[in-house]
Amino acid sequence: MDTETSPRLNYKFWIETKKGEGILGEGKWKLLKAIRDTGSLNAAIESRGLAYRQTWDKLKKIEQQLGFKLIEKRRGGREGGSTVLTPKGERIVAFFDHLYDKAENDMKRLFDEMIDELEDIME
Amino acid sequence: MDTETSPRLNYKFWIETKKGEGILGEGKWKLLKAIRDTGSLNAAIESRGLAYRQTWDKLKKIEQQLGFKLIEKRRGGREGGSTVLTPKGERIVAFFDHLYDKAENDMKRLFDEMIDELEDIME
DNA sequence: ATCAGAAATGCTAAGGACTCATAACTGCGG
DNA sequence: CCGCAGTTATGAGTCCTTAGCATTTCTGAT
Repeated sequence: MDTETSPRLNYKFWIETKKGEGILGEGKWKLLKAIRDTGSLNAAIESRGLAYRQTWDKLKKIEQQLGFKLIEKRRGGREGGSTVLTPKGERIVAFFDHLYDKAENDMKRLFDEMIDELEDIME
Repeated sequence: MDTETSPRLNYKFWIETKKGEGILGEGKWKLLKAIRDTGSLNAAIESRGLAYRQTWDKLKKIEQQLGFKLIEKRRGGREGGSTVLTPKGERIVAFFDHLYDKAENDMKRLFDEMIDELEDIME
């Protein structure tokens, strides 16, 4: 049985510029996966509970920072439009897949090693 | 010599509630260290380039979330006042020291393993 | 030509962050 | 015992970023 207050540890990876300005992390990684899965920016955004306006702006900024396109957007057609990942977009998704996959074991072990010290502090 | 665009990877740890609400991370860890070093909340905040108002509010919120005090503040006296870490505050600092210390090697290795794939994407 | 529905963008409201100002506190020197 | 010093504590206005809504634009398919 858990204590009422049982804080836990978490971690996060992201890509940043040389100056430490964040470019792309977990949020966009998952968004890109949703775009890949749905074929639609709109649907992807809805599925992740995000706002279209800001997400669109953020994606634009990210692509500017990276210097290449992550997604290929098309307007018109029977379905109104569609969005697919560019090859580099696919590779970014794969990159984060690999990164988090490789990190998982280390993180589990690390947190296991540390959790006692933490819970000890929390009582 | 570096390429003009050379993004890098970074990582971060934090303590969160069971529901995933962030409680305390790198920023406050460093602030606590500065408090410990200076003996003054005011001086610590200035040394880290933060704003007193928000920092004070944030610390208050953190202590509420944790259920115990991280710092012991005193007003008055020749020096006007002072702030020191509580024993638990000290232990939180030590905890993050240990956490980042232990993680460093794994992270270095992981990022080394992944950096080629990343730079390959970036060209 | 029309339609459908997603992409794209402008505008306003809301909320949070930042700044400044000022009060409150109290150990210590005199 | 009184006042000083300077830090802690808090209120309030301003600014700025973000959220939310409304509307327009686009174009392949029918």
